[in-house]
Amino acid sequence: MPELPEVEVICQGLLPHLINRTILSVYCSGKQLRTPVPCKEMQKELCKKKIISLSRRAKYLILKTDCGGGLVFHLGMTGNMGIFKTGSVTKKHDHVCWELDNKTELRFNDTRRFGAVYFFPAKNITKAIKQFFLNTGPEPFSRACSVQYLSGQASRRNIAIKQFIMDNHMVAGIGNIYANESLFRSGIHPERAASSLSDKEWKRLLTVIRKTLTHAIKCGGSTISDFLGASGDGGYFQINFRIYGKAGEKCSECGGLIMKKAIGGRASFFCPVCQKIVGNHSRR
DNA sequence: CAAGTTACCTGACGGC
DNA sequence: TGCCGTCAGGTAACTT
Repeated sequence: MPELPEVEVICQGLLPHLINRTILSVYCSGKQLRTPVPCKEMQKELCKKKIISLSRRAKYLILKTDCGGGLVFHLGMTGNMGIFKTGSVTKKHDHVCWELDNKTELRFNDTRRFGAVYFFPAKNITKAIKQFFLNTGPEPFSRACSVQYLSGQASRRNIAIKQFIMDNHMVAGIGNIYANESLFRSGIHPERAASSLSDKEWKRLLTVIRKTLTHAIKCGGSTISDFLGASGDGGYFQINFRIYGKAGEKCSECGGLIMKKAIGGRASFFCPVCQKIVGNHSRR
């Protein structure tokens, strides 16, 4: 579910509720997420520890405590995190709870359990987290994520441009919604070979990706079915969708029919008039 | 090495 | 009413 904007919104929403709070206890449902939940380690290492930072990298959240130990979260497709009053009614699929020292608790809810919670011990945590993200591509807003970098990485890749920008090893944080929206807004067909984009097209695409993600963050993310920010309010970027989920509707630019097709196994939406396949030749 | 396939889960929805 | 197939915002381990 959550792509970069949704994770960023959750991060910003949780931040004031978590900073300088001490963890009193940790509860786990016992259900396995993508990986086993490190319940014992959290209970042993994080109780009575104070949370000193929360940040985002790609679609992950990173929490650090004053003992040096930390956690990394991934929300998978249906994951969400929020702050609730201690002892208040829990929801189905609340899998991990961290009780805090002000009668609140942080809860990790994930229906499909594609999410994950990773524990990082204090020893060498900086190195361990660096290692964890070793194969993660640059943040789309970073200087490292340049036209030169992207076109270089794509130079020998014949996969569809949509699959390429959704590959978090290439660039971090872009999922199915924002890949679809960014390509439509750039006028680039999602099935164009990644290697076939000119530097001019890469520049346009990168600019549009940054603009789209920024706009979505400002809107509080996209709420499709179950995404709610830390405040409990849904985001509203979905009212700005121009292509995602609009198969059979008219293109907002040309009035043509919006098409749907699976690309790399993921639902892809495009306007065949505004997003032409041209120059689809590999430069291998 | 690139690219395609499968697996991990639950729930909502449409067709019959 | 219910059963069944399909689909859903992600990722990584496999195979080809």
